Amino acid sequence: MGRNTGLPAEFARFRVTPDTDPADRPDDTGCGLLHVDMDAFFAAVELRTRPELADRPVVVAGSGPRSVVLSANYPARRYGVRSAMPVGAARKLCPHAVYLPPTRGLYSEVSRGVLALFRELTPLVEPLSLDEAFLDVSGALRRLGSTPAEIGESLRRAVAAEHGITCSVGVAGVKFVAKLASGMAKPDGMVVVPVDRTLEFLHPLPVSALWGVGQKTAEHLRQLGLDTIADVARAPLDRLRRSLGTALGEHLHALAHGRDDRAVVPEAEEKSIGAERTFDVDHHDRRVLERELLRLAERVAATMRAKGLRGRTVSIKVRFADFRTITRARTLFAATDVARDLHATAVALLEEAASGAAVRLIGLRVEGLTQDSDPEQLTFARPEPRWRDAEVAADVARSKFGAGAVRPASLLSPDEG
DNA sequence: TCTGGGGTCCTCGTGCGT
DNA sequence: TCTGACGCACGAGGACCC
Repeated sequence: MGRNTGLPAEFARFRVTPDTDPADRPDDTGCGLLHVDMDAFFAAVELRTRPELADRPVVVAGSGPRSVVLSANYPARRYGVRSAMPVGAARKLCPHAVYLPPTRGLYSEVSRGVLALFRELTPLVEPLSLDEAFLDVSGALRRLGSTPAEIGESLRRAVAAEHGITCSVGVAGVKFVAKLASGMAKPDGMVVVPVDRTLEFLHPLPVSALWGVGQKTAEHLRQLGLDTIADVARAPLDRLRRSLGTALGEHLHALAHGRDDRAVVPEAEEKSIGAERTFDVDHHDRRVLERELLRLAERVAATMRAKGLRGRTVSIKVRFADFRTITRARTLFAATDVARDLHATAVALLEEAASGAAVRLIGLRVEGLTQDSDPEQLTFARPEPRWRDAEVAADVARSKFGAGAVRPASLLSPDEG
């Protein structure tokens, strides 16, 4: 669901369709990197079982008063409906759209199937999210007897045939150009950027097309008089470093020259695991906040145990009614995957941080992750193993009888208690 | 318009040990 | 014993991504 830049007319020469005359096809020699992006993924998956809605605006979104749009199909986008837009705003723009609740497990399942298809072509597949991935096919060309663009076309056909959804593909020599290209190929298309025409492709684009440039940085660059990627490429590196900081300045300077040496990494290690909840209405009541922290701690700890991970740094995030957001963190003496430990630490942090102001969102995250099997730091204050055993037993019960099978008593509603 | 939830990465300030 | 320089770890917050 990347930034969909669409394909301005002057970029049409980079588009490749099955009907493109071989003489007019952009040269894909050296373009070993593919970026594949599913088109309006959640909405497309929903439409597989409701094909009668295909020509109508369809929006996938939660039902809460503070929900946002998760996915909108192309008929809905014609009304200006976009991902991350508040549902209320979407309803104003497109009241006659069909609003569907998300079916999260289903999207993961389809995503796994699509990734499996990709891995039949190359083991170098790096998922970025449920609906997009990078593929490095440079080492697989001879085995497959195809060019990168031919591989792109065949995987587009395979995704459509086996999963009933469309995707767009960008083919280039480096990652971020492939990603930009797939955005321009949308929907249901492919864009190939020949290596020796990378700058011709990049330089007319606005700075906001650069990966890592959001609203704030784009505004900052515009204030420096830099509107296009060509402007950034021409700017002295020192000036970018001074204005944007060393890391971002160097990063954007390299990208603007078409340089991006990041490799496709099939299995990146997770750095943190967290969960958060936005309340339907703001809460002052400390008990409500502590109960929500317990729920979040249970979720996070269960995820950590399922992945065989423990973490040392517990952080909470509190967003107040005025949208001011704070985070507070504490590093424990030893790594844990026990909800009780996470909750106790989070409650202590909340105690120190929150002044009794109305809270809109509360979150809990664990960082400093290590494998369960890694040697443990010796500690005099070892957690009681019985608590972990109890939580592991609850994991087993939940996997057998469903997510609601076992909950701490404090999370039961009054009529259940 | 009124702003979700899951993450990553970077910068800056501060405390601490050497 | 005091002080400054330095490196490092940690914590807070911001920006960004999908």
